Amino acid sequence: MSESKANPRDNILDAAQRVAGKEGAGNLTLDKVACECGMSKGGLLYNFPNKDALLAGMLDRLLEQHRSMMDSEEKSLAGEPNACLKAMLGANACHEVADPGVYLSLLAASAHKPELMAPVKETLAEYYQRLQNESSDPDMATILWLAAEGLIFHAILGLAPYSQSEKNRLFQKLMQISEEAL
Amino acid sequence: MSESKANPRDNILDAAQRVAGKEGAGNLTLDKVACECGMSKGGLLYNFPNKDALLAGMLDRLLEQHRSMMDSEEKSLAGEPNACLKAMLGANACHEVADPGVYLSLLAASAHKPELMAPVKETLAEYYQRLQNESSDPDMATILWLAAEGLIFHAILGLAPYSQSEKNRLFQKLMQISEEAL
DNA sequence: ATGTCTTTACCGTCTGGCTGGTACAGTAGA
DNA sequence: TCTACTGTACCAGCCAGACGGTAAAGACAT
Repeated sequence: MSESKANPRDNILDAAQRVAGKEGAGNLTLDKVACECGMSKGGLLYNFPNKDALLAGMLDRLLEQHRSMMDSEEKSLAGEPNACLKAMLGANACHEVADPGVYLSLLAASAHKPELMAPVKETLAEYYQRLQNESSDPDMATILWLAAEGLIFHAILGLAPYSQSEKNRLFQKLMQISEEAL
Repeated sequence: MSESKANPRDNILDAAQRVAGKEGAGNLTLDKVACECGMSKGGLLYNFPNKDALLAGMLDRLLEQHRSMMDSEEKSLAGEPNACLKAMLGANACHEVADPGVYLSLLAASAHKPELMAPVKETLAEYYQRLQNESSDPDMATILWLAAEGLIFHAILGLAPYSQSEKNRLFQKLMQISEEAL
């Protein structure tokens, strides 16, 4: 009957993302999130015992989604040279297109309590290490990855001076270079 | 006699930057800033009539510093091909090294009230336009610029998985590519 | 030089609204 | 009846900003 009735945790996480987008990442409050997902504050706090847990949950889901995208991306690239880099670029691109705003949790968490970012930092360190070990030209691979990160950060801060389609073209270009130039 | 007695506005802006670094960009409060620069809240509000003005002041100074760095960088590169790109990369690198933390104002402003970022967006748009018009390979130039931006954003979010010296090497590498590859 | 008047730059307190978090009484389904 | 969850009422702390001082430094007239 109801397809939109995902589990309550995901409903809440989605709502939090929307609030962060509408009000600014630093103005995410429990009341607003509860209201946005049509739930009472009590209900919200039943699912996430406090604000830190909510933010951590957002980051956790982001990381998990990103990782699974990378894995599937990598599987379809099996064996190709620089598969790791290509999968990372692909995951960044897909993830951003599928749900612009997922990355807002980074801003929200970092604004509220930078310590919450530790798992993100670990994940990034792991990716970076793989990039160094599995790329034919590690420096160039790092640069291409950083450019993709730059695209993401411009997007979440609302600073991008290029259109959506130009952004997509730039992602394409990054992938293309990762085939040709190294 | 006293060199550290800059004008009060700059003292306050510096203090605000320090607070943003210590407490997290979203926890910048007027009380903390006043305390950090050894001034009362009343005194602070005399210099900046409200919080928005303080944040806007931080962004304004950031933009101004960045622009002046780009200008001087560009002057010393006069006539070289892709001078614009090189100046942008140089300014990003210098600025970040001179005062890691300048860019925290971006996070603070964006967390508090995204609208404050409008001037930043305009400036970025202008830079991007110049990059398109004055580069021999606009796409590649954009990618190198985005990589530099990625480095900055990793730094302000405390996510960089590479050391300071690796970061410097990456900046070097970016400049090198901007000479060679286009 | 003396007294008054203004301006500048700042101080410290107060307040009302918002926020995170708690307590608890309820309710629907198994 | 037990479990899983909802929703209301409430509180204590924090925050932005308003406001009423005040001390020091001129300005101006006498």
